[in-house]
Amino acid sequence: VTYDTLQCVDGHSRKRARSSSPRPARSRAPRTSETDGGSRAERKRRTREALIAAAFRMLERHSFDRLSLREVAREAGVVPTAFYRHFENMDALGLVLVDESFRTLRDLLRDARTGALEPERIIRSSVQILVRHTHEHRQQFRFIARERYSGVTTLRYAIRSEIRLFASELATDLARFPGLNRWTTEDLNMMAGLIVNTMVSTVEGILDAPLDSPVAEDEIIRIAEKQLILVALGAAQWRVID
Amino acid sequence: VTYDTLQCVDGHSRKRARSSSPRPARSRAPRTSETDGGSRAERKRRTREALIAAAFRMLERHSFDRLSLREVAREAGVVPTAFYRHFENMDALGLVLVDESFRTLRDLLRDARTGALEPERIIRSSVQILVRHTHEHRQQFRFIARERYSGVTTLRYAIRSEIRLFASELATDLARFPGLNRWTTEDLNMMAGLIVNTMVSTVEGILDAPLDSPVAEDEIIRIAEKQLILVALGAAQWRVID
DNA sequence: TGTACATCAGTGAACGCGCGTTCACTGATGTAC
DNA sequence: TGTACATCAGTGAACGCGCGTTCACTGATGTAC
Repeated sequence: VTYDTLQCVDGHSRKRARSSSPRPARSRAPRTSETDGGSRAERKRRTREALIAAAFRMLERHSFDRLSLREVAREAGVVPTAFYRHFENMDALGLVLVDESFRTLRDLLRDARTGALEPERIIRSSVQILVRHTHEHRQQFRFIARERYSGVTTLRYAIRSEIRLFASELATDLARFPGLNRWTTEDLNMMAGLIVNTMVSTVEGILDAPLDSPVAEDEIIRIAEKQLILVALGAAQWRVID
Repeated sequence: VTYDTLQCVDGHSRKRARSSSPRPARSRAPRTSETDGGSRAERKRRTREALIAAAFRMLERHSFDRLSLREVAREAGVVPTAFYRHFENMDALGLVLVDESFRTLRDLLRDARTGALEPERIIRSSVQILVRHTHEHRQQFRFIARERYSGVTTLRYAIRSEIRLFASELATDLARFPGLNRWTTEDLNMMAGLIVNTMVSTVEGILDAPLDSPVAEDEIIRIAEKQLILVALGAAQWRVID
């Protein structure tokens, strides 16, 4: 459905256009009481979620910078102006996406905390958890990886500060390990940063690997494990120069 | 200067528009024999470089996905249609930018090769070289960091494969170190990947740090050095499990 | 319980704008004789 | 060396299109009595 038509700024042709072309039926499914129950507030919430989901879906193919308000609204099955009932503008939507994405990232950390304790096994299981979450929340992970260094300043800063927060949570977890409990905060954050970087690049590797190629994914996993083991080995020696 | 005006598709008003408004003077400096010497081929080369430079300049503020052909042409002081004399489309320009950026990145590696030999000193000097190159080629480095995971598939793949190449060159260099010369190729690439990730995130930190705050930059440098030392320490232990 | 009014999520037309691309053109540079 | 013609980098007008945002609106849901 096209809402705009280019016309002469001229009363006659405008009137003609109005009367000559009867409106075509809406192409999306009409709302029925069957598909569309709930209170007004509930339905508003659903539209909001539809906009968020639409944005995430489109972000698999484009950067946020490229998304247009109209595209998102269209994908959500809603008229462009309805967007404004939920978000002030696209930036506001972007910040909500950052929030949602990092909420799922924190779940990952919580999952990982319940893992095994020996250094070698904890790395294996952590990478496993990372891979599982990556597949379960492809859209959120892709969004973070893509926009971390993006051209949209607002998002870049929001993600940067969330990643810093995430890294310092990870640092707190690291501090519980026998060899690391005497480290300075800066050093723990330094190591956490190294781990987070490795995680992010692993995630991107998995997301961009051919979906049907478990071989490529296995290689990415093997390399990630080795990288983390290398870091752990380095950490074990760190006291030497501390 | 506006090239387009919205008009009725109507002979009369079009003719009117043509005759009524005399063309305003070009806003950019007119070409003179003084500023504009050289053969035809030479001047074409200069326009091409102007387009590339314009794109790099604009990429400091936006992602490539967001750049428009017209903006780039405008910034280069050239009419939009002139763009096509040099590049088939924006994607083609993007690939040239990738090329140029990685050429300067290779210079960095060459510079680093002439550094000191003891592990600790080589890290210090490498980071120093990295920081210097980052400042000298801000635009290229920012472009790589930003578009590495970008929404533009063509660029992402081009950059990814260049980074892989870069990492394997680095791996070759690593293989020369006493402790590492018996490592498998995969393990060398694994370690190189870890180092490259650290480099990229260091570069982004430096680029986004307040320009007038040497304190923030010093912290970034200190952390990068520590991360590389950690990796080196891990590498020294790697044989244990090899 | 029923009625009258308020709320407000979503609609659709309209606006002015910048976009990518086409086209016929201009006029300085380059080349052949 | 001079002349006549070819080349081609850059120009400017035009096209149809999608954009963000405004506005007055509609009609189902919610509320007060």
